[in-house]
Amino acid sequence: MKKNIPEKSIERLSQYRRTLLNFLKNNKVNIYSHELAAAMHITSVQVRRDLMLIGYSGSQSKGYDISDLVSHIAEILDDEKGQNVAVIGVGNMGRAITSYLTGRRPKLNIVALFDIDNEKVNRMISGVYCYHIEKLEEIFKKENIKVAILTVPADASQQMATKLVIAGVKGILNYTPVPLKVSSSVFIAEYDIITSLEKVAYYAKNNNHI
Amino acid sequence: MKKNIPEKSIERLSQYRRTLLNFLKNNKVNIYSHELAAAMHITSVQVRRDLMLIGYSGSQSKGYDISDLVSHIAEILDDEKGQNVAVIGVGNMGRAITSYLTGRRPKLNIVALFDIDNEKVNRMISGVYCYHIEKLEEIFKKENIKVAILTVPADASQQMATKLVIAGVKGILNYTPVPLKVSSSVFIAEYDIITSLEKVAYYAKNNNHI
DNA sequence: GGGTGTGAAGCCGTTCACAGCA
DNA sequence: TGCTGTGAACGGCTTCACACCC
Repeated sequence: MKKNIPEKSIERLSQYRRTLLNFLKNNKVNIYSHELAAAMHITSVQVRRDLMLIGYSGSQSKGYDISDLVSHIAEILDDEKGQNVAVIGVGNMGRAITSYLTGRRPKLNIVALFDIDNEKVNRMISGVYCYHIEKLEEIFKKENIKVAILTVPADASQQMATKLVIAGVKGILNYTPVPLKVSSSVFIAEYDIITSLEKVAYYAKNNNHI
Repeated sequence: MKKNIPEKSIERLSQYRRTLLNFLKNNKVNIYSHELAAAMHITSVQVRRDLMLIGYSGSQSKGYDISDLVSHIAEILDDEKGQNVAVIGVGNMGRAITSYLTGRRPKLNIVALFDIDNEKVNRMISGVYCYHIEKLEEIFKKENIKVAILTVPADASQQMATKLVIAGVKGILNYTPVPLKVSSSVFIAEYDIITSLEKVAYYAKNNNHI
C-alpha cells in the first residue's frame, strides 16, 4: 500500500509505541528524539529517520507530541477493525504464547487454537477455543484469520505451513526449527528458539561482538 | 577470538548443522551447496560464502563431507565442555522454553531456574531446580553460568538484567518487551513476542514485502 | 545552544559474474 | 558440464555532517 517501510523500522515503531505509552502514563506530553532514543538505547538520528520514514514531523521547540505520534504509529501498524490471530499447535509453547498475548494488544486478538490431540480439541485452553486441525480452513474463512503463530513439532511444521497458506494466511510467526517454504506473498518471521540460544551462547563464549 | 563471523551467518550455521544432521540420519555422506541451500530455502552462493567464512572447503566432485562439516560447525558454535544456561522468571513462557530446550542440544544445559514466588522456589519445575533470585549470584558462580534466558514480567526486566551482569552473565536471550541496557561486553538478543507479532501482522495486512 | 530534518557517506551482508578445477 | 571459491558490484540500513529553525 503506502511506501515501503523497512522491517527494522517496523520493529522499532512497535517498540516506540510501547515506550511512548509508558511516558504518556506518567503524564508526559511532548518528547524529544533524544529522550525516546535514550529509553530505547538507540541514537536520536535513528528515531528521527524512522519518523521521517512515516512522514511524521515534530516541532523544534517541543519535540514530538506523544499521543499524536502514538496515533500515527497506530495508523501504520494497526488494522482499523483489528486482526484475528490463530495459534497452531497447543503444546507448552503454544499455550504460553497464547496466555502471554491475550489482551496485550487491543487490535490483535487470538481467536482460535488448533491441534490434533483429542484431549485438547473442543475445549477452552488458556481462554481460547481449541479446534481440530481439520477445521482449519473453515475457521480461518469464518473468522477472517490472516495471521498465524506456528508452534507445532518440527516434523509437522512444513505440512502445517502449507495448510495455512491454502487457508489464506498472509503472515506466519514461526517458532518451529524448520525453515518454511511458502508462496512469496506470505510473510514469514523465523524465531526458532534453538537458533537464538545457540547464537547467544556463541557470543557469550567468544565475546566477539562489541 | 577467531575472525569475526557475522550474526546472520552464525544463525545459519546453527540451522545448517540441524539440516545436515537430518541428512546424516538418512545415510547421506556428501552434499552439494545447492542441496543444502534447497533444504534451507536460500541460495547456494550464500551457503558457500558462509563456509568460506569459517574456512571450510569442499571438493568440486563431491561437494562437502557432511559429518566432517558438522564437526567443523560444532567447533565454532559449541564450547567443548558445554555451557550452562539459566532461565530467569518461571511463568508460562519460562516453563515452556525450559521444557522445549532440555535435552535438545547436548552442549547447552539448562541447569537452574530462578523466581521470587515461594510457590515455585526450592522445587523441581519442568525437570530443573528452581532457586530464589537471591541466590542468583551464588549459583551463577558455582555453576559457571554465562548464558541466561530472561522471561520475567516487563517491570522487573531491566533490574534482573543488571543483576545478571553483576553475576557475570555474558549473553542474554531477552523475551521481555523491554529493551535492555547493559555493559557492551554482554551480548543481547531481543526476541520480544509482541514486536514480532506486530511486525507479522503489519506485513500480513499490507503485503508490502516481496 | 539545542532542537529537527535530510543529502551524502559509510558499513555490512547478499548477489553477480566468472575463474579454476574435476 | 557442473561444481567450488571469490573479487567486485549491489542494496539496504545506519551514521555523519550540516542546513535550518526556535
